[in-house]
Amino acid sequence: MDTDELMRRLFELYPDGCTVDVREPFFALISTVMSHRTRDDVTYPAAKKLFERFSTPEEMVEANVEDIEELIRDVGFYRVKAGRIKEISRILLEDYNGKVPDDMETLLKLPGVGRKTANCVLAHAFLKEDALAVDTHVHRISNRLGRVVTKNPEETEMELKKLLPQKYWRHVNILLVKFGQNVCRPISPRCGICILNDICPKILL
DNA sequence: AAAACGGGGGC
DNA sequence: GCCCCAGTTTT
Repeated sequence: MDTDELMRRLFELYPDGCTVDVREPFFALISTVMSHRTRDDVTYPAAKKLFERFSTPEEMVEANVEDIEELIRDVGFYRVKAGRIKEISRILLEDYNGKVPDDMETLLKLPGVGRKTANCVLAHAFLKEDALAVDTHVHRISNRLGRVVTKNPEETEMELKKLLPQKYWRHVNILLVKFGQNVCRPISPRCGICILNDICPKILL
């Protein structure tokens, strides 16, 4: 199967793309920071709840950190993340005119923002064609399919960029996270309902 | 290179 | 009740 057919099947499975409203840069940034080591179905409701109360860097800076902690209490590392949310908001206002930066180098300066988070913001909010965010789902599934054999996410990003046409790069994360959650799960994958069952070598299961 | 952060959900 | 999970920072 070529990569176009592989991506076509994934797009067919998830035609709506992302459930989270990640087109708005500040929401994309904060919700992605909140998502670290926390599942999407827990992160999304918590992020919505937070933004119903505070939705701009100004409001986050004004808010009591205890109030932010309470609003995002359901996600893992919530105290650390509440502090990062306030610090990120302060830096955005002081250094970047209250706007989320749209380049990798600047995003990486923000606390709690690493390569995966920066790529998510660039791909999902700024629609950058050269951003491919590799998390544990993308890393695991890419290796299971036998298309890449890598030790860490950064290697996976390089290998996938060699393998996939660039027009797909920014969609890979959303599609494979959904696929990784619902089908190609870390433990006990549901190979019986998998649309890629016919081409999967089922190694490393 | 490894520890630390951490509550929710699947089993 | 036990184990793992959309990473990043610190030791």
